[in-house]
Amino acid sequence: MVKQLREILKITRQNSSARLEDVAHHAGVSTATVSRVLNQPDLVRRTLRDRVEASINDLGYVAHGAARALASRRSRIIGAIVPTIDNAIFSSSIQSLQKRASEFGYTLLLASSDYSLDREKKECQALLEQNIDGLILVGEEHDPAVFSMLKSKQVPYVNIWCYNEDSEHPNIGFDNYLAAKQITQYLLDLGHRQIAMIAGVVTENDRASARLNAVMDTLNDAGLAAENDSILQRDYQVSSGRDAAKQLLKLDKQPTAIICGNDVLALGALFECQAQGLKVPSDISIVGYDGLEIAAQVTPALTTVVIPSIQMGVLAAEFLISTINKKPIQSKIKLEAELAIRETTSKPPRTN
Amino acid sequence: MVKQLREILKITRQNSSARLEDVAHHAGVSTATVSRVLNQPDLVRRTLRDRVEASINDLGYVAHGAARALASRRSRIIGAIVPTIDNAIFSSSIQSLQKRASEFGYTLLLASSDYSLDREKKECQALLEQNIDGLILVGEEHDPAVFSMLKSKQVPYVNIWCYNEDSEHPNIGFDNYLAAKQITQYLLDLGHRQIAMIAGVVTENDRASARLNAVMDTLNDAGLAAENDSILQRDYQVSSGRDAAKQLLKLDKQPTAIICGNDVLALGALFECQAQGLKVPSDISIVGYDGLEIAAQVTPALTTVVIPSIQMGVLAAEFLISTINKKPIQSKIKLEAELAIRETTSKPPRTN
DNA sequence: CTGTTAGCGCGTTCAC
DNA sequence: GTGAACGCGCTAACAG
Repeated sequence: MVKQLREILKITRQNSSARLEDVAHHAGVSTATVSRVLNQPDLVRRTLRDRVEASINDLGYVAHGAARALASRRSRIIGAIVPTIDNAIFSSSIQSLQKRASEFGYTLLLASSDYSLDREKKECQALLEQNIDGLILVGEEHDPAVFSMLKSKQVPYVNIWCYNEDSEHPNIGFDNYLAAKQITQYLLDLGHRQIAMIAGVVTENDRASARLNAVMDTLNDAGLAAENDSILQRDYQVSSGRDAAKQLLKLDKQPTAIICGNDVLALGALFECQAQGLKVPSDISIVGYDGLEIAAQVTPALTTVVIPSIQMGVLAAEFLISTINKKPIQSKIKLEAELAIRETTSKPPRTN
Repeated sequence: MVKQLREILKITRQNSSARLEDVAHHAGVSTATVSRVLNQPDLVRRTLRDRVEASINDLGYVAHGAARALASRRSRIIGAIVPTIDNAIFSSSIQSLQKRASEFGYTLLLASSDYSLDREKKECQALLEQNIDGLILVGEEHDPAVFSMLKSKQVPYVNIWCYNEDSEHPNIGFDNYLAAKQITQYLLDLGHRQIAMIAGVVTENDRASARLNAVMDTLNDAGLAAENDSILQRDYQVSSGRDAAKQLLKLDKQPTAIICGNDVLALGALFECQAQGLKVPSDISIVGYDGLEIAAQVTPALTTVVIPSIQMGVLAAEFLISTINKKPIQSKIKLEAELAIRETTSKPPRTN
């Protein structure tokens, strides 16, 4: 009624932009035809299609996603919740995820949990309210409510940054525990016996926990009781790494090697050692975890575990979009995290 | 008709989740009341409100954003297009932006342009199709089509990372040129005369251009003709900084100071100098730009320009949300970028 | 304060 | 191959 009035009176809809119907009028076809050229161009005769496309251009028509989502029950949006965006290793994953999704015509709705499962749950609900077609989660530990919401909304999801073939949830990632074990063993093999660790904060963080546990287990297996004051936990900041290293260097039994839960902490430890005039690796060895670009470039180059951050983003996007389109796809993908032996590790100093 | 059938036959909508109408039935009220409880709770009597809220909980109701957006003409989504997410300084801005937006009940649709204005335009269109309520852009140089689309859709936007009081567009940022000028002058004042630069890639990047121009202008004003082979451009990677520094150190007239367009390049330069056994700053001074956390922690600590990345994210979110809600708010905010004099700068070596 | 109802803009049967 | 018409789930007048 109102709509007719508007047209009869030729009240141009100056306030709002062109709709599908406007394009249809302009091209002298029905809205159905315009919709087809947009979504299933093959079903429309060439000449008509060209005419419609011209009108779309002329009017500067931009589809109305909400209306489209309402009618088609697909939003073309995928969501991702990461602990924090402000962390180089996640942002590299996010970047690749976003680019890959964009190639498929999907946009990325991004949220962060601040390493809190409760916030993660809330952000999940917020994303679900925006009718995301799929969701990417980091790690395998989540509030049960997250999974039940996802299930009742029938939204496909995938856990990245972890690999667990026994999980009931799709996951794309690597074995956090194994790689940490390997790098610890490497230090042991070099002859280190005084090994300290600066772990990431393990609270509600299964990746940090796995890394810490792996180190502890490996040390224990080697008959080295890990002492409390040589195992520290710090948040993800270079300054925290420095601070922790400072504390470790004051210990009576100074460590000959420091294992860090991530590269940022490792860089902090390295800088602190350098500031104190210690030679790395001849005085002390340092290893990180993540494989940031800078880790390979710092002097001396950091020995670390390189994780497939970019690949996880790409594969997660592909998994979700395939699943959304009901195309079968492998729901568990194991990627490799590789030990990169560089210049911050060597045999322990003789004096020990 | 179909809807009535479904209800008459008591076919439970098991495939889909609860709708507003289901909640209304469950609570024995009209859909309008439920909608009010959700959007303007004050308008509903206490007892009724409680009843409705209980039903919402019982049914696990989650609002349908697309439907809400269609009816209310508000999506509660704001968009942002950054050159790349995978860049610590942007991700810190994005993180603060996302958090602030989330506090207001808004979610963040994120896209990246890869430093291409053409891609930026395409991503802008994609975001507009998702009916974003506001958009954040980095820099002041954009395809005219971006602004015209924004205008025709009446979507508020703001340019961050730049400040220009004469711009016709809202902007929140700092003066890229000025700070670069200051840091160059600082080096000049220390006595440096052989000053090289490793700039960021300036193509379609007004921030990198401004920084480069500021350095060149300042050097020229000081009577130092900037030579071509001491001004390099490199992409945003530590390895590129190393590579460029390597090249500069081979020059006949070795620079006594290197100005870098950003901290990542500066760290690369620093690491290369260290690898070559040069003492920083006694042999050579290095300055960066951005103020990454690591710049303050590296040994020696990097002299740089600290830019208000977090603040820009927060203020941009606030600006957009105020504007969306038709609350007047200052559309140009000048923030300060501060010179942080640290340990990578000193007088040039005497031998020169 | 609460209910009724008419669209929001589009995709999608179903006839033609 | 194309058009008409319905309804996706919700908000926003407007009554009452």
